[in-house]
Amino acid sequence: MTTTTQTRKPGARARLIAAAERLFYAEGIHAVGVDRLCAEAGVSKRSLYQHFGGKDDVVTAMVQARADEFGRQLTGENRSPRGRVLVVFEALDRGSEAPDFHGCPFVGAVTELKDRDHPAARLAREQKNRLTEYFQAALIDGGARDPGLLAPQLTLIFDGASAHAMMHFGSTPATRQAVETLLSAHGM
Amino acid sequence: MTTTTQTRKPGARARLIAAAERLFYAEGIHAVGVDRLCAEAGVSKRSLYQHFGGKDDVVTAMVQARADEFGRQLTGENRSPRGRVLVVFEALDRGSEAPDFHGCPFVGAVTELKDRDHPAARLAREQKNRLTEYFQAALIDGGARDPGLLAPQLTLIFDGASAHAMMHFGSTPATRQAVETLLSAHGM
DNA sequence: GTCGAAGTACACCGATCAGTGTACTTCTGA
DNA sequence: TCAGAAGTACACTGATCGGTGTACTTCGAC
Repeated sequence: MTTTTQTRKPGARARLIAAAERLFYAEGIHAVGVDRLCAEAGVSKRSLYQHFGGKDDVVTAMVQARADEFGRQLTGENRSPRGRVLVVFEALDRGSEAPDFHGCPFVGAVTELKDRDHPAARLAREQKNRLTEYFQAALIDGGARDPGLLAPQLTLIFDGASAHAMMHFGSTPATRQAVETLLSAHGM
Repeated sequence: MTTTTQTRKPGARARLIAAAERLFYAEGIHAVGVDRLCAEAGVSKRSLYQHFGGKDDVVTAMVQARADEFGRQLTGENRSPRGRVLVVFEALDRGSEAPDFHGCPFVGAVTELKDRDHPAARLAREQKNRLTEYFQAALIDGGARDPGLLAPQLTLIFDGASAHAMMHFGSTPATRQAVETLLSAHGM
């Protein structure tokens, strides 16, 4: 029960994951070494290798942590079906304006890792499916025509908008307009 | 005139850029060292530093080369306005099916470099603008309503489709359908 | 009070990183 | 033919890479 029990101060593992989320996203996975990671986490190198099998394992745990947060955000509680779709793009718009925005962390991880079979890449891929399923559920609730087609289209827009924001330092009104056009084309 | 004159065998510079296009795309910019790059190009390390200021300079030249090829492909000759839009997505669909597809090289470069002011990142950004302008010109020719809004939306779909193909090993029919929906929503 | 788990400090490993210095060869154009 | 440009071979730099071995400390539970 040691892992689930609440401790006063965050353990080495948690601090390493937090530092990995920050550094790998801001500077890149290959650009940040384990020495640097440990230093920023305030954790000894020895501890890293007691909690993780290696750097790749830290990367996987970091993506897993991102996935957990993503799942937690993906509720759309107290919203209409249409609102549950739009809330995703509103959140992206907000995030895009931050000066340290570097695109979708899941797409970024796969881009850097290249290896499609990397455990972290598998996790990242699952998050895209999760987003599409979230959209689809909202679309079904809203009575949209062909939710199975519209849902992946919204994920397409999401990833395109992420890329745009990364390349051009901010969001574009074209995103919202595209979502509206696609929604109304499907009677929603 | 030495640089513009056609020589029998490709020089060291050209071979380095060709190797850089291949290796940096397939394995990542940070994952490929200069020794490795020179070995694959069949060029001595000394020659690299005679032609380029450093690795960053090679990266920039590689993105420039990609940009030149991109511009050459972006003609859409002998096509209807609508066809000039669709040909872009047909080309992406074809490229997406390759097992060594890793998404848009321009987005990938910016993702890896992080630094928005890097010369290669600037070049990459310009290519996105170029694509949007290409779309806009075709849309104007086709008499679309609000080409200034629709064009960036098509670029959004393009980048979303690239990301999807990288994450899921191939294209999706949702892309084409989304393009059709947006086009017809703008009377084209 | 003591025992074990958790964590730290730090030196160390071979490999690779980007980049340089020096001396040699190979090709080409006048 | 011969000068100069283009390129190669290779040793070498200091820094960093991911990862390990060993000995020490800190701290909470029983």
